[in-house]
Amino acid sequence: MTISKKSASVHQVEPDDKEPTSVAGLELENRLGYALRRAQLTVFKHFNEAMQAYEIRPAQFSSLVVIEGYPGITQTNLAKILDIDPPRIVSLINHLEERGLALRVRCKRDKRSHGIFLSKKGEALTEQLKALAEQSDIQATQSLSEIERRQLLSLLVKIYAPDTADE
Amino acid sequence: MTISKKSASVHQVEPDDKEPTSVAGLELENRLGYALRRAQLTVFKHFNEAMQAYEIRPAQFSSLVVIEGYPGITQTNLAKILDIDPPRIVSLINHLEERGLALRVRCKRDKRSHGIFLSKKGEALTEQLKALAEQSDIQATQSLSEIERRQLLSLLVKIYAPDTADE
DNA sequence: ACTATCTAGTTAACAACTATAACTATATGC
DNA sequence: GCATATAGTTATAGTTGTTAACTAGATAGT
Repeated sequence: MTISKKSASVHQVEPDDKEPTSVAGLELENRLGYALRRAQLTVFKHFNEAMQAYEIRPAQFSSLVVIEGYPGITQTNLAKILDIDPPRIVSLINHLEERGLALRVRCKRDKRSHGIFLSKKGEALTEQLKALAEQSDIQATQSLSEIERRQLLSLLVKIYAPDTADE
Repeated sequence: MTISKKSASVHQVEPDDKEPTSVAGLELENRLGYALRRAQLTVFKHFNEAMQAYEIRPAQFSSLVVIEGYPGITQTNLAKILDIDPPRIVSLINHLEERGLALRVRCKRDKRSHGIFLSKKGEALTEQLKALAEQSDIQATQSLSEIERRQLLSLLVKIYAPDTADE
């Protein structure tokens, strides 16, 4: 089936019958955006497989963990923390509420805002999911040592939250 | 405006009036998928700003660089390399062709397939964009040293292409 | 109290991206 | 020459991300 191994030759004028299979050697290999996206897709694929049985998507998982950590958080604050637009939060919480994992509590002092809490069921599930997510991370990064994994994590935090990166 | 600094207290039954602003301290901070996504969004934001004047989106940039490296590559192979579905390649190449940056050449041996080439204009633009992308990467990761940036890149390659990671 | 302005949440509309199925034209193997 | 496979394309639908606009309640000034 495979016709030939890739050769490094370049600058030809005829359609190419070789089968290059990676970006190795191209400038693309040095671009952080590209590498981040590809790595993210890899890790997300594992995550989604792990969560498939629970029908939990990445944004839902993140929300559950944040609500668990900040019970009574308002939707606005949740949106800020996760850097998600407020309209997206609405359907996210709707979904969690429909499944009986979270609930909105109208705030007495400011009747416009809702505090979000996990139900007992939501708390229990979140505990499970956190363990699952950790396993998924490890599986997705088999090619990394534990030290490298931690290194990677700390470099990533420096990028997306340079202020909070362990000082 | 700001009401109060976040306190670490948790497990309350009333809506929270504190304003947590990050995932610091939460389990989420240790999840690779989350960190990768947030970091990717950060880097992409810079990239998109840099490319805005040229109306080039990330996938288009990647395509240009791969076509430059493998002139005459078929759409199928381009799809494989970038891990994009074939239908998506079609509109991508259409767009590049409409802008006079790339062109399809029907392959003589296999009249089903097209070799894709950059036009002179496409080549010139790609050179410009590559330099721009590098600058954008650096700007997006000001909080990293050059060594850390290279470290990060190599860790990411290990994840998404464990076989080709510099052996 | 009365009005204007602000904010939290929501709804709706829309663009962008992803994934799938099906169609065409060639090509290949028996 | 017939059945099957492949490259590219088109069409379609589901998901996400983005923006604008609406409602209910809050706040400040007069």
